Amino acid sequence: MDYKAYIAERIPAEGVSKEEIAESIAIPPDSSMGDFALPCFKFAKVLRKSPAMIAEDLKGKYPVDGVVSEVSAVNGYLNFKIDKVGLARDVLERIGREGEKYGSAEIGKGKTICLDYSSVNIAKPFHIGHLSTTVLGGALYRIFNFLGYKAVGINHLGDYGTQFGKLISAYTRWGNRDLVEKGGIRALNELYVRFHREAEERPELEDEARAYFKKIEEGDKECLALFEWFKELTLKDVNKIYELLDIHFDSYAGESFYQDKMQPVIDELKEKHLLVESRGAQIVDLEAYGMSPCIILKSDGSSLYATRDMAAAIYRKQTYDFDKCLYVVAYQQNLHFKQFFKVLELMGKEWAKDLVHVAYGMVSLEDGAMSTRKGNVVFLEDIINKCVEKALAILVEKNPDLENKEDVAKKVGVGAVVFGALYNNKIKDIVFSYDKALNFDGETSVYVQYTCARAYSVLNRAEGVNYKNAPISEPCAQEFELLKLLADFPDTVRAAAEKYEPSYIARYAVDVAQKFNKFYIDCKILQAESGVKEMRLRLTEATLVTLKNALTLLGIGVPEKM
RNA sequence: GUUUCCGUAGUUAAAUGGAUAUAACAGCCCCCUCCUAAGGGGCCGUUGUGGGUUCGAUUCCCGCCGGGAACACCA
Repeated sequence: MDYKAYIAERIPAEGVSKEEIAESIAIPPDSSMGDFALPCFKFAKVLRKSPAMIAEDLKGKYPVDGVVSEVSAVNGYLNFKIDKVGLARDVLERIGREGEKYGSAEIGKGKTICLDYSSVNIAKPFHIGHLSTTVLGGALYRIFNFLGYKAVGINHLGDYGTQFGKLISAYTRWGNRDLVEKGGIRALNELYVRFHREAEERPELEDEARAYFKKIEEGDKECLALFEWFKELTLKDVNKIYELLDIHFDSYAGESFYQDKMQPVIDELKEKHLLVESRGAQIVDLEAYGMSPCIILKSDGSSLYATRDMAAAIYRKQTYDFDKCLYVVAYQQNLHFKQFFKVLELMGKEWAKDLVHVAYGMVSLEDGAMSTRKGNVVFLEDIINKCVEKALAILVEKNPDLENKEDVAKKVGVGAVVFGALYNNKIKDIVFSYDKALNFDGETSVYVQYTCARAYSVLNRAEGVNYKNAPISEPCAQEFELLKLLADFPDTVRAAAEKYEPSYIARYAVDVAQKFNKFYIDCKILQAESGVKEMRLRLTEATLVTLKNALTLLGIGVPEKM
């Protein structure tokens, strides 16, 4: 039930539209004031009355019924109290009916949304710098699907460029088959780091790398075979992480995929007289838009990533006919996206407005920035392992009889890593520290999972009690606070999608867990008198369903016991 | 230098322009004869600064201070 719309519909204000009223309706800071409130200040001018008088006037005219039980006017606010039993019935029946679909919607029906995320580089191990894009993208993918969209997950592989020449050069000089087979991607990474170290003293190595890259482009069999092998190794390594994080892709079309799709873009740019020569390079001048030029072709005639990204955008529009195409990429690349979005717009692609750069903050280490080239990175696999180990140690201590400790520890440990990356507004920079990552207290996924385990425990103990359709009675304060919050879940999911902010859902989950724990401590569930007990069990189950749905959207598992 | 993002408690953060700015962490103090103590309760604030718009500003606009990022052939 949409209470805001219901209330707005019944407010007899002349000269102000229902929509405007519905939009103005807010939730008071303290629930003792009311459950909803209409600030009357902005209507003062139109109605030529003081806000207090408007509120007082509307209070007298508002028809109190079984939905809104009380109306009051305080300091220019018109406050509404919702009938508690009605709301409780509404929420509990709806969650009981919808179950794991609670919070979903069909607003995206028939619409496709492309999401470009994770986009790993071949031959580089998965480190914390890749975590944000991966889990943000993964969460948005699930959220949009949940809202009825057809989400297309795209891993735009970084599988093209001179770094592969560098890698082949390093491998030929210092590596061998055995070393890489045993050491996997980390061995490759060490070769890459060594190349940059040695190239500082011997710049001629850079020329060698360029030569190797040229050979790849020309289709040299040996070089191509090496390159394909490196690609295979990388995907194998990265898929382990994706499996842990429950991340999926519908396409792995990366940079090399677009090699033969750039010429038409260049031709079109020429045809539309957008391409100009400058300092030997072919550019699109964006000075009129306050941006530096977008370079399309280098002075040696080769393409750049803007060219590839444009080819990719055009390909995606043709292939998927998206309603939106999101790029989950760090804010460092703000200018790049602004540039090539603008160029596509200048080319007359009306859908350029549907391209969205979902920018997020940077990750750094306590001792400074990360650098793959310098080898100063923290591997994601190491972090996950440490979190899972710690979770397991705690489980062994607290719950020694639990059978599937490894499974539970995995859910808890992985959840902590994912949640840490999703809890704050995505634009915030993150300084990674093991202390923080390994903190399982307070506003964390572990807290939410623990709350779920409590709920499970109560429900399991209630076996034999028939509570599913138990009658609803007047909820107490703690129950009512929890019920109101549960009712808010569908709106929260929608807001998360609209703002591309999975953190809304993460914070919501913590909020629900806090309210449930207050209820759990203050109100006995199983010891409550008959009648009250059944309703509390329904509320417990509804809370569990909602929390599970929230955590699932974020990609976090929910153990029954911990 | 230009553009852009950020600045809230000791720390990390929350807050569609709304009422008394919310949590968590760290610290100190309580609570397991009672549904999982990975929990609950209690103690701590000049929203960087100066203006402006507004009935009302953490939020919008301008200046300043401090920090991050980007700014021509890397992605």
